[in-house]
Amino acid sequence: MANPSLVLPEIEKPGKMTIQEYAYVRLRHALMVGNLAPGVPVTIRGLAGAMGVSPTPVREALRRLSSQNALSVLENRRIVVPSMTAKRFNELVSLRSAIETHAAECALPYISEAIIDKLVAIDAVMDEAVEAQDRITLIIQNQQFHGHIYRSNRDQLSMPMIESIWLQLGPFMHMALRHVGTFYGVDRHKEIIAALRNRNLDDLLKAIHADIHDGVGWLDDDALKKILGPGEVNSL
Amino acid sequence: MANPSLVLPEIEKPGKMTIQEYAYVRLRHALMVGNLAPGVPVTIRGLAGAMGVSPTPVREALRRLSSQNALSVLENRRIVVPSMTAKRFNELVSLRSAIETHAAECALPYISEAIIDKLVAIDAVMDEAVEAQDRITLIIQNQQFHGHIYRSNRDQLSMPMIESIWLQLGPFMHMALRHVGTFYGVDRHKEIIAALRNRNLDDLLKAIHADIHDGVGWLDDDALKKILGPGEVNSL
DNA sequence: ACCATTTAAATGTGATCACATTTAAATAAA
DNA sequence: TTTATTTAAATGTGATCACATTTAAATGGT
Repeated sequence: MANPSLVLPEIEKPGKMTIQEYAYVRLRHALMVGNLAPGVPVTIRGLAGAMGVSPTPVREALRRLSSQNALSVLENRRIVVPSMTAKRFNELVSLRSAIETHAAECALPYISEAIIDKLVAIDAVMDEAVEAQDRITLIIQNQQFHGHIYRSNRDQLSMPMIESIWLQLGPFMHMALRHVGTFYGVDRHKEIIAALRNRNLDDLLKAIHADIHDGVGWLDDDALKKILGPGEVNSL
Repeated sequence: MANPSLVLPEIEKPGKMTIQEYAYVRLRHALMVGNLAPGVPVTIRGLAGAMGVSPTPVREALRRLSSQNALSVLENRRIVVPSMTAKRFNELVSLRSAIETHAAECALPYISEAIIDKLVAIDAVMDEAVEAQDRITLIIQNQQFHGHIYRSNRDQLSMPMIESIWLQLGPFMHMALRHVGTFYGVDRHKEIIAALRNRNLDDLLKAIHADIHDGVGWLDDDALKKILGPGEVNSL
């Protein structure tokens, strides 16, 4: 086998789904949950072999992911998982905050009680995941939580960009999984829900901003510095 | 020929460039300058024929564009240029403003005199283009102007998202080309340059916001309503 | 042992073909 | 003329192959 170390989490493939789409969602999921470390090379034949499909659909999936900046294409035309730096990490968090606060503002008028109930349910699942130290569930459900807010505006155009950022942050979680200390000192999601209940825009934006920036707190500052090197980690 | 109406602006292809990349940039350019109208179907074989290449690289180019939301994939798996609505248009402009102001803020510390000089030069080219009613040059140079600001921060991550928005706005320009009244009542670019000179963040953000929103003024309000139908055009 | 050169393997790219599904056209029935 | 039904064309999808380039391994000389 070309790249024996390359194992992707299994995913069920609905019969209707094209192989190209399957390759995309499977690789996407692997990136999202931090299954592929920054810097790892991703070859067409390697993936095709790992998933038991031909190279053609894999190539299309790779084009999609690299167009979303989830993968980067080198000058050699080789494809790798982008590597993380402190600078890039901070830019990512800052950009995420800018777009998600905008998305939240556009979504607020569409927030219903049903949506809030759903958010409460998701938050409960997350609390259980914290207890069980189930980090993958935590990542997925956190994205569900945020996405459920923004998508309540059905004409939302920012969601694809937000997902692009999550995808770029994903591989870094791989490292986070090993350096995590405490989870969520303060639960910002509770604050977000409260702001939504009160239809208070200012509080909502502040809570989301805080959630995203402390949410760096998947790992504490020490861990961040340990991983990314000293300096400028919290220089926003 | 499958789709005789499909003609793309010619583009020179550097020998080093892959065919897939060539198909991408050529189709991208066509979308950017409004050469493809909203709703137009885009077939693989049609494009391959129009560009004299095989279907394979075209498919990859289409995946890239659809991943950037420049094209939309229907349930039939057919691909079309997304259609525009007043709601979508407003969301697009609003999102563009949110991201570009953020990008400008991140770029401000990196603005040098050389960059400002370049912006002045681009602006001069645009003035000529206004005089000559050369709308395509105007579109391209306007993007150059904005892009040159944001890219001065070399670690910029928002540029791909901004380009995605430009790409989504592009096809609408096709219609704009026929309904345009006056160009640029007030030249916001001059204000942007002034703010950059003074390193004044507030003025910069206000000028960019204004530029993007009046810049709707590629067409005046009447034209916008005529094209998109009545109501909610300026409901931001 | 170390480094340059050569050889082999791996990789991205693009064209072609076969197949299933969908869309459009043509034909037949009312 | 209009509406079903049938037939043909068009389209997306995925596998395979050949080719050029790049990367890794092997070889040979110092």
